[in-house]
Amino acid sequence: MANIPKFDLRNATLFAGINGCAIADLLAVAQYKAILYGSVFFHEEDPASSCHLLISGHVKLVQHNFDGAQVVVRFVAPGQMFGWASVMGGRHYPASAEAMTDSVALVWDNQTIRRAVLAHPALALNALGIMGGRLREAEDRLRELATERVERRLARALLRLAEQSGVVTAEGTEIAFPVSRQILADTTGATLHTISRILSNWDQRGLTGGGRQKLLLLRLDQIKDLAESDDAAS
Amino acid sequence: MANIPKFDLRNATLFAGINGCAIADLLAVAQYKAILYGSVFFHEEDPASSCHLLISGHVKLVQHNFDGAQVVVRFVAPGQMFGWASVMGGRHYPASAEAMTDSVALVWDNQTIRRAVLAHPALALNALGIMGGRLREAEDRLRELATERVERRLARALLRLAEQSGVVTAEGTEIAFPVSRQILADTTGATLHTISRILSNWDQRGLTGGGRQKLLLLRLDQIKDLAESDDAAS
DNA sequence: AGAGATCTTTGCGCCAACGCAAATAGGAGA
DNA sequence: TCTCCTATTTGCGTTGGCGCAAAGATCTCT
Repeated sequence: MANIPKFDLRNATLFAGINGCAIADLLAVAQYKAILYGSVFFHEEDPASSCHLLISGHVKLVQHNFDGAQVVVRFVAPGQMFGWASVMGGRHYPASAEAMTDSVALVWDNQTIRRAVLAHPALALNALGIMGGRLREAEDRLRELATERVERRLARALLRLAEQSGVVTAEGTEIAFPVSRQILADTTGATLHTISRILSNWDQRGLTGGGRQKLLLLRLDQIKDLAESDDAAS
Repeated sequence: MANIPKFDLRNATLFAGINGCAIADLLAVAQYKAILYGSVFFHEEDPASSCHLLISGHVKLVQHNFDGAQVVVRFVAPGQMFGWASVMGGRHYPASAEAMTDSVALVWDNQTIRRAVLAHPALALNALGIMGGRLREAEDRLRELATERVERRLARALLRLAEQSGVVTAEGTEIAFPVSRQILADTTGATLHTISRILSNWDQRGLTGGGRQKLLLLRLDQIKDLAESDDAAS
């Protein structure tokens, strides 16, 4: 695991508007945890004992169906918290947190984080704000899944990825971690095959590009059209 | 609007473990809002200005698609908060809150609730716990919508309804508010027709009963089977 | 009791997306 | 460079569930 650019913690949403001393207090009691590509911070159904803040790398939160199907609940970018919802009352993590690139996270245990919230109520407000955002996003995806068809769901998923983890290059916007068709299928609630079909079509139309495990968004404007209005032509 | 049984606020999850004085403080600054069946506490896209706690009645939170489709995000039972996620950071309500029976709620405005959280950090912990639960439920439903088919989703929806708002009678478990096929469709991400087909089948098999706008669950055990294992026979 | 409105059931055709299967392509390691 | 392994593409048959449509049911209001 080489030098990975580290996230400046003062920019984490959780710490917005919190005074430096309080942050320092929290950092002092945090544990660092570094894992390699493909390993996990925690498994679904592990007892939920800690709260994580991603410093570098990229993580996906996945739920597994009892008959094997996988669903990507969320992608985690540096600066974001994960695996904490359950710390506040749940007993198990609701999903597994798997690293899609080598990753480092700060980890606080249950008790510590509860004490910190009690000691710094502003932290609690921030946390509530973040949770609210998560909830809204989940509900939006619920609506999409219930009412929209695959092509549009995929367009939305790509736009979210671009916003959260897009790197603008000369060619277009590239997603900062390996993106397979399979994972896009797990994100949109579709099959590998359907996603592949749609993406090869988009590739031909020049909307997207990139090869194996690589996703390049060339025409964000047109992808936005697909995500919102009725598709013009196939 | 006749006499409706009022919920004892000390039993609200939000207030668990909070001392009586703090609760009294909060109640002192709360507004009561009563609305009739069919009207709304707030509309989707209204500026999110207040936080609600349902005292009596039943409310549904619905999101509307731009082409008319409706999705039920959540059913609210007495004692539960709603329309607050957005108060913590959002600008608009993410869904409309429509009364399914005459309903009464306590309402706090944005500033008040923020002050209360800052003054009583234990309240913040409770709130975080509740939000975490909501988030987990939303993520579970995401997984269901992505991987399960309508019949099973319906079974799960009915079980959730039974748990949250079921009234056990001599005949079976009855849902405490009017339940149309349409609203079940909006809850499961299916169409009215598909739901109707499934339910008439279940009615014939003796799993469910009840007529227009009325839902009676007769065989919870068998419904649970449908919700989990593979369906044995159609 | 009758009229109208709303909710529910049911039939039928259709299509988006799945599931299976087999071919192709790109990377990693020896 | 060759081999193995994993990712991707593409064809083809199948189907769950949608969409349209029309016929009952049940409730409400006059």
